[in-house]
Amino acid sequence: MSTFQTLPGFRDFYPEDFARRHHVFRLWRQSASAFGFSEYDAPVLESLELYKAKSGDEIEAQLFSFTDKGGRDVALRPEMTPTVCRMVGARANALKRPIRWFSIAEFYRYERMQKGRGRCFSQLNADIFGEPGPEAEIELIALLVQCLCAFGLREEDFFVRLSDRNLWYYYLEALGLDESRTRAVLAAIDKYEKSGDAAFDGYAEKFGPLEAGLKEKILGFLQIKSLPAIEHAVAALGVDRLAARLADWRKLIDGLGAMGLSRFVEVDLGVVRGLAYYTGFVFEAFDRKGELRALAGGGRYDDLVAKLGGPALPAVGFAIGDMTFSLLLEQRGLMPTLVFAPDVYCVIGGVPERQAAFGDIHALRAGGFRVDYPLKEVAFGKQFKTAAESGAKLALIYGSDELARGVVKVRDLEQRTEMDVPRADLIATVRDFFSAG
RNA sequence: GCGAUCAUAGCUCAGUUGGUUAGAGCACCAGAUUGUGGAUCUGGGGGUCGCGGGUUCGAGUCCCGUUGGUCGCCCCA
Repeated sequence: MSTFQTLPGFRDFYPEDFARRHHVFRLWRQSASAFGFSEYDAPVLESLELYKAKSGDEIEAQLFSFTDKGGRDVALRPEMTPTVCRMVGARANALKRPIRWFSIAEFYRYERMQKGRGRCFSQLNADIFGEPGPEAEIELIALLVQCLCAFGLREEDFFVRLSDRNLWYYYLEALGLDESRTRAVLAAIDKYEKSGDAAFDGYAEKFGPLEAGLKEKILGFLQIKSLPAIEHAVAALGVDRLAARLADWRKLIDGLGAMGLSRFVEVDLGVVRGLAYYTGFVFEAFDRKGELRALAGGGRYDDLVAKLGGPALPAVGFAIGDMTFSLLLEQRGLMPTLVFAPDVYCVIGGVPERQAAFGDIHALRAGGFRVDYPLKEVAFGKQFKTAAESGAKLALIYGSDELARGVVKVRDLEQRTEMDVPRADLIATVRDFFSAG
């Protein structure tokens, strides 16, 4: 038991853990790139004010924050959204539209550990700035789906729940609720799935019990699971804004359908997401079995860039966290066991053979091949065993006999065949072997 | 912040009503094995039994505290 260990909630990434994480990052990056998103990064440490400005003073309890030696209040980033808003806001007028950015970064939150949640984790963040219409949501939801499908997950493994805070605002307004009551109702809706009727306790404390007819309408709206049902519920109200909103819904649903993604997306007005800053469509991805916490979440936040000091700039974004996602991949057997196999393992006879081998080893490595060899003199038999265990495809045998004849014995470790290759041809031979595949 | 539960080797775990010097499998290292394969056999390293205190002639075992892990509540950007 060593004296020092990781801080609570933090993780070491031993090579096999690192390989798994890298695999996840690699496919996320590939997916985002395929969608035309540009990658960015930013400091891990930001001004504490940035997060307070977005989320309120209470957020500090959830942050790793401190005062630096210059007296500045700072915090480790708990999320990317404020940072990316700051960055885009600063250059908004110079950036080509649409602004499509993504990042893969590590975040820190001072919270209790739980399944799929730690104090440090990574997220893919993808955002589109400058596009007010649902075309941006189409792109982002499609990217979200692709980021999961890239690993072999299918519609029986996960789905995206789609909702709309604007629809709720307009609907509740049409029902006669003022803004503060609307907020309280949305908070109740957010909790309703978990807490049932108790979700409305908070509302009742502030405003008294919700009138029965009103509550019935709200619960009915909450349980809507399709666009036609929304259209039906809204038509009766005859509100222009609601009708216009439905046009956006139609565009979004049709666009996702045309991409062949309908099977992944479910309309579900029970999702509102707790975050106050969302302004329109919101969506969350879950595993179908419902065993894990949310895999990903996102939505539109048209006011945030301006709120953080930038110009008015509409925005939509989502994030996928690595912890819950990796759990799902492992549950479904989709997390590959990655081995660090060299391409070539060298079996070396003695001191003069080693001198010869070193030249080839370095040339092969410079040529991009992964080459390993025993650092110290080891019996031949043991070297072959090591070569086989290493997972290398080829063994290069440097013995006194081969050295005398100016050749290297190249052994195909899978086929168990071998041939003598003149040393001058070695690199070409190895290259041919691997390009033939 | 609250609650439940757990903690013995790198990993998975045994460890009797409290009783000699704390064990096994896997993994790692070495030998058998001086030119050909993931085997086998033999040996080796590796433990303050999470930490601290208490009870006892004696504690891995019982009690209290504490730290950490796991899971849940609150929260979840």
